Amino acid sequence: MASLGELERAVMDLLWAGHEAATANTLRDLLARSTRAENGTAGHEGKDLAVTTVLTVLSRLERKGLVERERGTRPHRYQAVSSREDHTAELMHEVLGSAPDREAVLARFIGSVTDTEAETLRKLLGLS
Amino acid sequence: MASLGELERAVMDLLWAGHEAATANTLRDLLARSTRAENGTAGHEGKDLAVTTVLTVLSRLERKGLVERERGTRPHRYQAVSSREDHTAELMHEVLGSAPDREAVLARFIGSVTDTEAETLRKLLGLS
DNA sequence: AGCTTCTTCTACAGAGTGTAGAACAGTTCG
DNA sequence: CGAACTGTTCTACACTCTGTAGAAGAAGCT
Repeated sequence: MASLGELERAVMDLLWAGHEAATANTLRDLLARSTRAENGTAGHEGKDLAVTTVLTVLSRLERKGLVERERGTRPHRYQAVSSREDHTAELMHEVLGSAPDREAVLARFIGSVTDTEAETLRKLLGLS
Repeated sequence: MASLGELERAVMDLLWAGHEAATANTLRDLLARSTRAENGTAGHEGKDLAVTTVLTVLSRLERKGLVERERGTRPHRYQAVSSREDHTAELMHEVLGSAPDREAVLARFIGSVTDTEAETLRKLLGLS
């Protein structure tokens, strides 16, 4: 129930980045801008999406429970239901839970974590 | 690059469960059996798949790099490239890496891990 | 009421997956 | 060797998901 398409992902990234609730139009502009930023120099034709496209994607994200919209204001405003960190952590749990032997998975997982991350984990686990 | 369909998943589960390399036919039988086991009592019609179906799925899994086949033996034998634990741990890393602030994600992740798991982690990290 | 701005509906093309027949290849037995 | 069998590869089709957007409907502004 988790995977996102490329555009869906891009929209979520924007919603997660600027924490404010945004309108479809704003998002459309931001998407155009970031696409332009990606391929080189300037003046590129830049892939401007139709607003309806963005709205469709937002609806789908809402259906998936990742996005919430204020229906009161006239241009509806959309925002992520949970922070990117929460969402990602939840996903990790989902993945972890997909294997019968969770402890064994954790062992492998820890085995290939960076030193900094290991340190973070020690701190987090040391308390409690 | 990760997500599996339902049948693909079922096949991987079988390959991961019985560690031996298996033929398409064997897998077909195992699949029939486990489907039968799922819905209630007995005698159910049990969803026997065609062997070609299983073979198609195996090819796709091979293309995805999850399965390896011995082409030498006449009925080809298939086996998982990596253990379920390794695979799952790798997936977890992929998910973790999809967020910019990995440390923050780890914090949330640890926050909702079971006590037993926390204990395992402490051991693995050399606390306690 | 008429124009403008948003939103919802409907549609379609392309990828991924489940499902399997048809065609082709390698073994085996008479 | 050639027929019968067993196994593999090709081709195909239906369904779902995603990207993409026009057409049609609803709301607000003057």
